[in-house]
Amino acid sequence: MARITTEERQKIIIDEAINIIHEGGYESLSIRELASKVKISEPAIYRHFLNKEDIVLGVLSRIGDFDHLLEENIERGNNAVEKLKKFIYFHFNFLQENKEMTSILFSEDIFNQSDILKQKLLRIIKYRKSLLKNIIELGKKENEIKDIETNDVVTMIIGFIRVTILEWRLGDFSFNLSNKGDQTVDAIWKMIIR
Amino acid sequence: MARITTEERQKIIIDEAINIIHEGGYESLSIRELASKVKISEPAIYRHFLNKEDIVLGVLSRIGDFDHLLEENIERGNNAVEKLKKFIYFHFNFLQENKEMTSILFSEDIFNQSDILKQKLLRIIKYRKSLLKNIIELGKKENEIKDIETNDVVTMIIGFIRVTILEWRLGDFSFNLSNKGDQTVDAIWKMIIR
DNA sequence: TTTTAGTTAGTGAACGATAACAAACATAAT
DNA sequence: ATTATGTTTGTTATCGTTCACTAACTAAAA
Repeated sequence: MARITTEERQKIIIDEAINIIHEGGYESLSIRELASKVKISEPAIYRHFLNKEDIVLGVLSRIGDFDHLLEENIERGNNAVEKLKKFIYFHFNFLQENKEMTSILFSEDIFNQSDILKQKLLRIIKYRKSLLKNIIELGKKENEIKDIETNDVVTMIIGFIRVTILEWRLGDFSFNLSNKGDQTVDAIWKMIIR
Repeated sequence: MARITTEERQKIIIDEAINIIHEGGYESLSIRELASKVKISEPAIYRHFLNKEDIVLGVLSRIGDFDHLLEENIERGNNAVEKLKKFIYFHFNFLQENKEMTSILFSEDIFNQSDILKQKLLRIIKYRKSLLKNIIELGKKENEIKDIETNDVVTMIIGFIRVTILEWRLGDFSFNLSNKGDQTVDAIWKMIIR
């Protein structure tokens, strides 16, 4: 019967939910398959989560964990250039080692599901933008970054990262994303440096 | 009974499929709801399409129509700057008038469905990239664009447009996208101009 | 002994798809 | 002009499967 604590089980369930979404997209996430992968019965899932939405909320909270690590990482940079480098490298290195998170980190398929999920997603996006915004404004104070609207720079960088990762995913992760870090930083820097 | 030709019916069905995806995401597209919206019976749908995948293929072919119009539009530009402007304006103006196409034009949720759909989507992305690539290389020949890898400039511009449209959609289309054209062109231009 | 993490069995609703049949239409022979 | 024949576009009824979720019970741990 393999009884373990709710906390442990919840973690396993969410890990497996992320894997399922990674492999077949959000619409392939069913309680049946989830239970089968976790090797417990369907009703046992409901011992640990209220309903499916509750599980998806758990999945989305992993993005919060990512953002937290990202923020810690950025703080170790001493100036805007270093911080921006860390912002980009952290994305690429993390996803190279956690490919299954690509489908989660940039999944807007989920936001159609319910208002609660949509609000959670909006907050996540807003937060990630604010991290970048601070870096760009610091760079402007340091007189390193060109006079372009901060919001536009933020949009550009987030877009660049998104498309790079999307293409990586569509191409079945065939190139090494970590190695793209230098090239990406270089290209972005050329575009915004004063 | 309202009998009409297959061609007309197919168009109506795909229009309605796009609306359903627009309103509830891809996973809300069911043959039942589709039939109900089109006001024919479920089996009648199968008189005009082989199966659900066939319908989605029809939906995706609308992207091809968009890209065709886009290309015609670009050709009317006399130099790289004009062509790039037209590329961006066309996206924004078209989507302002056809909001339901946002969910289609940038829908990667669909690519998980089947290999055929994934291949179709990859070809679409590749084609749209090649359009931009030509513009950027022209701009380099005209000595207007900075020495940044063409691929990186393409990635940046596509990313910028994507994120702008994504935020527009997440914010329930509350701002006027057409009006963002000038600002976007200006920002992108500052980033890549020599 | 009480609480907690599991089970088996089953609910109603929705899914994509099909069989069987009917009415509308097109065409060609009478 | 009318009728016969085949095709196309529709219908109703229903298929098997899967969906999220629950009631009732059981075994393990505290």
